[in-house]
Amino acid sequence: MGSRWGINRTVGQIYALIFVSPKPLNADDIADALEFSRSNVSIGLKELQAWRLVRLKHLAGDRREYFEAPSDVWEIFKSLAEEKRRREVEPTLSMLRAALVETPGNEADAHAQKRLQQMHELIDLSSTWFDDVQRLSPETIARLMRMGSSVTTVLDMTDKLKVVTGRKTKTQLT
Amino acid sequence: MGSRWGINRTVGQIYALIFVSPKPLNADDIADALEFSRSNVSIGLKELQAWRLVRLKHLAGDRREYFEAPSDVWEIFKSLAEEKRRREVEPTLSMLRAALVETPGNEADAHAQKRLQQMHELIDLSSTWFDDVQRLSPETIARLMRMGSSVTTVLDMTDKLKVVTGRKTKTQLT
DNA sequence: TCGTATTTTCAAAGATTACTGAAAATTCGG
DNA sequence: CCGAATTTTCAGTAATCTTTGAAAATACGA
Repeated sequence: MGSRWGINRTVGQIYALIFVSPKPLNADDIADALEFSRSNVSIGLKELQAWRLVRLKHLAGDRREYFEAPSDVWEIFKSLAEEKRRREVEPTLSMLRAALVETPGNEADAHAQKRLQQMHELIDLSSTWFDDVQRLSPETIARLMRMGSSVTTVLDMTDKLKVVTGRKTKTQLT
Repeated sequence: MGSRWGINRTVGQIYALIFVSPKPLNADDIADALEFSRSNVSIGLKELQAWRLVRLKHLAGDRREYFEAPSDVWEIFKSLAEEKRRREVEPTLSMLRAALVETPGNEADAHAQKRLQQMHELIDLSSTWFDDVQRLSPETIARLMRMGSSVTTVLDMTDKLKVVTGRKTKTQLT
């Protein structure tokens, strides 16, 4: 299923198992359930920890390490997005910026730079936006999402209000 | 760079070349520039067409097929998102739904279903939202994005307005 | 319709990535 | 500090994914 979120099949399976499990699991439980080698599970768990998709939990009277997934699905989504941003989006933006400071040698280069510039703007804007939204409470996000495109109604409304009150809002920066 | 958007390295390189090129390119141009075999380019172009990331353009007096990328970066973003949804998100949702109609055989199954249910809700909500937003004009989207988290101010405002006017808005469904 | 220019297909080779078992390293109670 | 329990590492193998060249298919002007 989610093998396209940057984690591979095996890691995905391990995560899914932890995600649906009612209680924390240790590495042997997982190797046993999925019939993977112990070492494979070890690597997978390390990766999931790097993505902050599972939490380590020590159980009293047991030396083994148990893992569980955060119970809030929004949190999962955020972790994924945040890591993806750190690992892929930021490096991409850096590369684009590096390309943009070069002096174009010819017509074609100049055109290429313009295109890269547009791409940079789009990615930068989206990721900044996401960063902002991520800080909202899950309920607020859910509410905004359920509004869907009707947020525009609200936008129109602010436009009208601005005219009436003369108040400056961030919206006017547009 | 973008090898994590579901397209592989080669295809990405081909796309990048078309993207920055000031004029449409044919398959030989590309094979030549990137030093890929002609057949590799052919496969790559087919894939890019399936993703609707490049457009076929016939040039007068030349039988060969020329390709170009849409000039609007938003359009590119939309195509990617749309295809990704069709190929990955929808199948995932179907699988989740299939799992949700099963009758849980035991305690653990029941718990697993609850988790899958949460996951389904999240994915469904996000993709419906995206679908909605996608229909807005690029300018409106850009405007919303630049507002970032300050949309909440606007949300609060509607809350107050509702009280005053007694009008029912979609927001109240929350 | 023929012949040539162009594109597509496909089996095999090549490259990359994932998985395993064995051995090494770590951890922690006693 | 010792030793058993547990985790990690790693070299070799297996599986998967990419790329290629040659041949087949297609498109099109004459």
